[in-house]
Amino acid sequence: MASKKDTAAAASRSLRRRATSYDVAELAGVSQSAVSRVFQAGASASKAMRERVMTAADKLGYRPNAIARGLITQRSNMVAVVISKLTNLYYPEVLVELTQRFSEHGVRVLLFSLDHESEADQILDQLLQYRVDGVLTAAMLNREQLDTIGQAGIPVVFYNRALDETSVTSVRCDQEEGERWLVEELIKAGHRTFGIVSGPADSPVSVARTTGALNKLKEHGITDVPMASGDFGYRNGRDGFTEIVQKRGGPPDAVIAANDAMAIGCIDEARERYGLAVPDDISIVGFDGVGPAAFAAYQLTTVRQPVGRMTEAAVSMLIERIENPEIAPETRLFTGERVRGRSARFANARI
Amino acid sequence: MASKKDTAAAASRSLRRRATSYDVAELAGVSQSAVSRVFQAGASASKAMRERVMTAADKLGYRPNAIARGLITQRSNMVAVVISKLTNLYYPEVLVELTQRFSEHGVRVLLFSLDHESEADQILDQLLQYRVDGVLTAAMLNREQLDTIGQAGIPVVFYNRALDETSVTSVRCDQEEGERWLVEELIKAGHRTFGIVSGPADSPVSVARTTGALNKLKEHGITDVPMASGDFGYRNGRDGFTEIVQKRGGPPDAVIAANDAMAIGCIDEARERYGLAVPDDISIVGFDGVGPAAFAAYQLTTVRQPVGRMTEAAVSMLIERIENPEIAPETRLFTGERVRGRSARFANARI
DNA sequence: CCGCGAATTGCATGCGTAATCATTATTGCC
DNA sequence: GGCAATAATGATTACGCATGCAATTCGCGG
Repeated sequence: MASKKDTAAAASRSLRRRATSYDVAELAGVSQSAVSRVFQAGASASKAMRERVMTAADKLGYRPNAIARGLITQRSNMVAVVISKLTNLYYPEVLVELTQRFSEHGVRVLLFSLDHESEADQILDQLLQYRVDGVLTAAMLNREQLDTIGQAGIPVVFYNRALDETSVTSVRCDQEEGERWLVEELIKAGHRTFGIVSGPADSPVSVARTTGALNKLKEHGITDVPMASGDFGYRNGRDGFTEIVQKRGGPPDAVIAANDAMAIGCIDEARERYGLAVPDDISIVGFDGVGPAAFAAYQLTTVRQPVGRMTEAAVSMLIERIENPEIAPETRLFTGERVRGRSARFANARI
Repeated sequence: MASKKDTAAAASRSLRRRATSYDVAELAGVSQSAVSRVFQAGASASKAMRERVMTAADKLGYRPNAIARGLITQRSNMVAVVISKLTNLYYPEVLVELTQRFSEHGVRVLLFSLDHESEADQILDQLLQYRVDGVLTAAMLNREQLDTIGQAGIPVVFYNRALDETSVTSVRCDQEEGERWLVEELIKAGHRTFGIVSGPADSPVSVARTTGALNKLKEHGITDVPMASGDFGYRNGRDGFTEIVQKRGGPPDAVIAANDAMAIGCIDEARERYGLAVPDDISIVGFDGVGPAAFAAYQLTTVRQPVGRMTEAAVSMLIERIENPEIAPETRLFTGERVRGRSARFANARI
């Protein structure tokens, strides 16, 4: 019974109030300033002091309150990561990488996910209230929204988005270049008729990929390209493929999908519904280089985004600008890795 | 030139210091308390006051500082979400759902990801420093770590983990029940020899699934089951399949994989390396019901975790306990959805 | 027209820490 | 050994907000 009472008392005490630096100071018989300094990085404290304080702190289970610290230092050590649709298979990989890399720099990630553009303003309000030190967004923001953040003195890094080239710092994979390579190779291998399954019209990534492909096709005099558009999902790939076949009155030589998930959908639809062999009857290419692209049943020919290098760049660019807000905007452009899979007939010129 | 100067001045001002409630109060000619009350939910303020304050606030671009507010209210309105390996395809889905649901309750998500158990203590320290209101963990915590959080008065909800049944609140999918169903159906359909590709030994989820399967097999007198273990990844599925075949000196009637990603790996290995037809020559089952499980090339027979209901339960359970810490621990157990795909021969008794 | 209760507003204080400044202890050096 | 220079420590204040309490205004019935 005594023990029960004790634990109850302990519980209620700890629930009521957690140890502060004053509690530690009192127990250690030193000033609060001393405690504060012991728990800071580059502060001056004697070895003896350090020990006395740490013993007292351990006894009380004291941990500095990052909230209070943030209030006085004007640094929350948190960044906002804004993502739009995690529904497609690509962003989760990015998210983990980002979290871990930020963590190595002592920065925590406050996660915001929005699926409708309309939520953006609300999200923005939230992240400004939380006084994040920086924003990394893989969702589109308009000029006004960007200005709102800028006026608060918070640096922003765009991930695979860009408002206009020069005024904003961003890390991007060269979508158009990737598509041009895919198209070039397809044409080299003899493909003449094409179809495109694009992403949503309001996705800059999709637009870049689609225009990249269309431009290259035009260079080769191919202008009549039936298109379908989807939402980057597997199901959209299947539906999009059928839409294209119906528009053309038959399957084209090759289908260019705006991402891997839809490319896989196209392959399944081609095989299952139309009995086509991939790549013998039809070539299908994707984009991203996500995990499932490597499944034996698909082995997608695609362009893999260098997630590791891109996230590393994004994190370091943001942290640099948090530490020195004067740094000028910069765009870092990465070239995707060319994956020659087995979902398309390529001229296998291994020189 | 005048305009340039103005914008520069504005920029440096906003960079130097963001508007506080005092600034708004001064501009509106009212007290700081009034401003504070206008920006609170259930505070009393006249309509006239509300308008005066809001006009001034808009003019200054004022937003209440959530950090300072947290300091005084002892509520950060943030929860920590701890995830272990996002490498397998399941957790990303969970993460998005959680973020959105918390967001609906006005709660922000601070994301922590750890890939080695050893990082847990460090992560723990961080989230305690940030005074999160609650913790939702999909990673394993030991008793000591759990106590540390408990002593800080922070409620914890486990997601698909449990220390022991009664002392902790958790939401789980009944892994064993799912495996038993899979095994039962496989046996009904005439399968007699089995192999199991399990997850890592230190993963409670994997252990639950594996023991569930083994127990059911034992009920049917099947005890000699070759096993391989992997890390929940596609590649591990492929390697694991071969390992089993080599241990048995040939493929079994059925392989039970601890998750979908490895099941897909098994299928690919069976087809590509051993020329086996799935499910005619061999049945392969998975667990989770992730997106790729539905790809036409696999159409996995699996148990789908009810992510929507589970995340909803987890969020509401955590929020309840944040608002009332006295609520007793509770485990909510969900039954997986049985997906009869085409990767296994089942007795198609459609009654 | 007065008075009384309810609604509104202002004042003062505290949340837990870092940082400045002043003070004291310690070291190095001739 | 003494003195300057440096390190270590303590007292105090500010960060931006919410909140209890006192003061004020408002509405309204008598």
